Amino acid sequence: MSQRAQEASQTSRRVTVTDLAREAGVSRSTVSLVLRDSPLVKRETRHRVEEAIERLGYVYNRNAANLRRRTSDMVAMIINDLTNPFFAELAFGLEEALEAAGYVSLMANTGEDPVRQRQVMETMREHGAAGFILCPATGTETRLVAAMSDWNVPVIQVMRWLPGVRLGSVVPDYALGMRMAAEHLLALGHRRIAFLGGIEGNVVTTERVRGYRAALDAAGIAPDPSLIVPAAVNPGGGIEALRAALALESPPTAALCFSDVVAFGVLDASAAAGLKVGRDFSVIGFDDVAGARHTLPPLTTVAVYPGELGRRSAAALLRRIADPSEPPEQEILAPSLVVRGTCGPAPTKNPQA
Amino acid sequence: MSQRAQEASQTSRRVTVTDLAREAGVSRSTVSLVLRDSPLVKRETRHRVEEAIERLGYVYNRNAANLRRRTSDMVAMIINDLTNPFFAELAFGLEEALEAAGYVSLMANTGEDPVRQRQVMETMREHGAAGFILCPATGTETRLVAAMSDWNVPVIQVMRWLPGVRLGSVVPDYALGMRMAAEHLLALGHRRIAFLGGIEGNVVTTERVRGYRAALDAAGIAPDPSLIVPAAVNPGGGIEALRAALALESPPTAALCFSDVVAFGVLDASAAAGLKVGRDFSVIGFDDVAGARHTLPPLTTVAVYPGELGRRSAAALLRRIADPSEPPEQEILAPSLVVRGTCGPAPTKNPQA
DNA sequence: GATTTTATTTGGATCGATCCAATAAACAGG
DNA sequence: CCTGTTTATTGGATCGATCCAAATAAAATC
Repeated sequence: MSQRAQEASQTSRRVTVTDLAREAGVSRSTVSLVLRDSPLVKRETRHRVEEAIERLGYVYNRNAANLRRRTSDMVAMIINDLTNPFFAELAFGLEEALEAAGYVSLMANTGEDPVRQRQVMETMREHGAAGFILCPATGTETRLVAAMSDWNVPVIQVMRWLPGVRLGSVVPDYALGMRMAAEHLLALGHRRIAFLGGIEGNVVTTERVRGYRAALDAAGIAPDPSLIVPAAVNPGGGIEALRAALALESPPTAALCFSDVVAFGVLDASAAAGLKVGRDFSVIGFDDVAGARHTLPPLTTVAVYPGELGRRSAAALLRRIADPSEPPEQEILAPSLVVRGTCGPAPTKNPQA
Repeated sequence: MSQRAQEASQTSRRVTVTDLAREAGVSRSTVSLVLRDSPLVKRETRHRVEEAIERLGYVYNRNAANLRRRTSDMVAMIINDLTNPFFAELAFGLEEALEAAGYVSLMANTGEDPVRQRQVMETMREHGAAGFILCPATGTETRLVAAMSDWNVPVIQVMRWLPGVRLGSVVPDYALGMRMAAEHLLALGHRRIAFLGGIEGNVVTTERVRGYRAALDAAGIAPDPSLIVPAAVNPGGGIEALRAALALESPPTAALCFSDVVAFGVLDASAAAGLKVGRDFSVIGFDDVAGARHTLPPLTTVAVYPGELGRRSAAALLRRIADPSEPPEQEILAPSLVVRGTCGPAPTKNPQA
């Protein structure tokens, strides 16, 4: 019998239900019922089939089954940038939830390239993905994603979204997060607060700036466009942006950064400019990536819980897969402010004693 | 004709080659030839089929095709911990290379759980993955991975490997990397060098310690077991390990850290202990993760290029898929030392003026 | 125009598992 | 022992695309 298994593996011909049927002395249909744990088969028959499975070293062919059943247990996960720990955490949460629900993840990293994104979307569609989780690459045309609604497949946008597209989405409340951060600085007495980093035109940037403006507005502070300094979303961008802000005739006393990675650059540049962060200058990041607690001083930032967003979007997708008639939902998660050590009271103009 | 496409999408019945054949007035076989760009079909016929594809909104079914052709264009990627930026970078390189070769990635994150790892391996096998890229979870039983050689499917172990398993692997030369780091410290005059962090018994730890020992040995320094302090591979572990090392009767003047994340903790703890890193105490990390260049001072570390490892292991896997008769290769990549600011000359015992 | 040769096209079987309607076996009750 | 149920099992068609050998059409040769 062990000999039999060897034989099978040697001839490389795959063991199929037909082989099992022959070996167990039953029909293919019965074998199939056993494979699917049907209560219809007699206990003894089930045992015989299970023994045959063991003896022949049978491996179930999910693709063949899915073809016949016209189902799919694969979900497409299209991420813009896995090397960013923030999105890696998102992917982690996604995969975890999907796996728990019995799905496998077809993963692709677009590297922020809309062309590649288009290609992988197409490929995964051809693979019959049961649903899509999409974190759109910057520069994605709305038209392209809108076309997905004709695909007859549920789609959830996560972290980012395209304006005006009627598909499900699970995103953090960026505006609220930035507003909370701004209010924290205002409460510390800051009045000239810069917004550093982010790409102009990007929905996410727009939202964050909106939150920043709303806070200033509520505090009765007139907006100063020169304090908003767009820059690349990486430490280099942060360095540049801070330099530009400090060069203003009336420089800011604090900065809201588009993201933690921008903040990292801002911290470096502050030190280089001779400013002690937390005393001379206040900084707040956004995302709360793993590195945020190990900067010097530890970075005050806005946490958005990417892992949780991943789990939620997986859940939302699974709901839509289970009942496609349900309308797409827009889920918005509240972020929270994590106060660490990069903010202090605004320096007073005439320092007393 | 646009009406026709709508009709098709409404009735939700998938458009198949048979539909295309009817629409274009040819046989299924001809349609199939067109789909595969066969040079056998007449130009005009091809056009008619392509028009039908357009009109009916046909989507190729890769699973059905793969079933018939007995092939697979899916590769299983089993990663131990995606939230670690180091492995995220690895996944990125992998996915990029696989996609370029026309494969899609079935991705799973085991979260260092051997049980889950076992399950996902099984599932992906049932999905007919053409090959496996495996970064084994710590605690994986050798037996389990060894069993994969009976699966008749190429497997490449990456970053980590199980001793004695004859499967392909692509890994950094950990011993060499640590040796280079140690030699750097030796050249700066350090004689008491600690090794902080890492799990005892783990192959990767063993290798790194081996490199450390080899360097000391070559310099004629007697090994001191108390200077080797295993600890969890996270900043907390680094903090603990440094405390323990500084508490020795003859404390080290420098530390080699198991990894950058351990080094982050060591940097924090050094500052807390009143040691100025780069002057009073020297530190070297391992991995060169993105955050390494933004510590204070920037971390000197050993770069192992995870993205490159990903691309290489993908290439190795693709070679094995193309020709399974080729014997599995063991590829070892040389790391390099990235000197930044956390190392200085050894403090002299009797400081001179 | 008949005959080769070459270029296209095609029906039917097939990949591996599942569905469905139909059959067979087991179990009652009279 | 027979009929009516309930419980198990089964053959044949099917999912959507591809393979293969064979048929047809077109082009080339004599």
